[in-house]
Amino acid sequence: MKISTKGRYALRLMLDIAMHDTIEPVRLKDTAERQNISVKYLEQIISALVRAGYVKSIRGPQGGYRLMKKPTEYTVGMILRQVEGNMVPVSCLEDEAVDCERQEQCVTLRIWKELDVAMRSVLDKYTLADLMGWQQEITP
Amino acid sequence: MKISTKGRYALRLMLDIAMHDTIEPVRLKDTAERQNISVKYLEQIISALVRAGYVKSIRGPQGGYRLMKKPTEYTVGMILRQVEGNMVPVSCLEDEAVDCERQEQCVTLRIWKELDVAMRSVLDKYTLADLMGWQQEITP
DNA sequence: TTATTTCATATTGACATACTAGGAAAAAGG
DNA sequence: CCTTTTTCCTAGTATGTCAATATGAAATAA
Repeated sequence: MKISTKGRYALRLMLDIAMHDTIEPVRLKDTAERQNISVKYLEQIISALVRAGYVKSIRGPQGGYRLMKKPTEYTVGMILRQVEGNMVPVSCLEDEAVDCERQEQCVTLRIWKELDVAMRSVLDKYTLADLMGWQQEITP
Repeated sequence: MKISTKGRYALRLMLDIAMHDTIEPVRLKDTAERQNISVKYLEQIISALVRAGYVKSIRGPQGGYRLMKKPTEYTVGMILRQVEGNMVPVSCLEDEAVDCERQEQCVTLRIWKELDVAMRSVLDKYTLADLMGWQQEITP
């Protein structure tokens, strides 16, 4: 019941890009240094975010990555779901789940559903913009 | 980010014992049949619950298991924590966590903390007694 | 043409998950 | 005492996931 490094790093990566979005796109090399994560691992993580259309890449020298939307438009949940998969607490709640025959009588399912709602309510409440604000409070 | 079968089965196991608590203790053989889980796997799961003092075992013929407390005294979270471990969403929040040097500047930690609170609020709100009530509504 | 960047795919080692297997220990009933 | 039924304990095993590293190709700015 843990969020993987991929998910946690993805959030820090997106925040790092958002915080350093100037005329120049953000290079993974720089993010890697600032966040203390290997470039190679970041490459893997960001590929999912590129595929999702969350960031756009510019190749070659002076290349890098840039956000496609405003920081207010990325919730934490959106980012996690791209790299972690669906983020539901039990597979019974997955869209592709074959519904099991005991589902109607399954009282534990009520718990999992409510847990799912509670998790979403947190993860979809905050956006990158919120994280940016907090970050600026700490390191002005 | 999934609850394992062990956690889910543990909850069904405890509910099954609670629902069939009569003069006779509940045998795993019967639970296994009702819940469609192997006796061997249930044995493993229940050992953690015995160790925690949640159920008491009676060996030999006419043996089985019995709850140590009233169903109202077991929250879902308590049961899950025994078999799944601490149930916090990131290891930074574990009691034994070596606190990382970036903790003070870590804005993502705020998210994880709030996620943890939200999860607890659901998992510690419901007890076995609630589950029993729901079950009885469905199959009177 | 070279250096710098992203892009794509494969490989690795460690660990976790979801079980099954085999037998020992306890105890009730005859 | 003996047999059967139950829990108890340890080990094994197949599969998968995690957390990376490694290798090299493709694009592009200067």
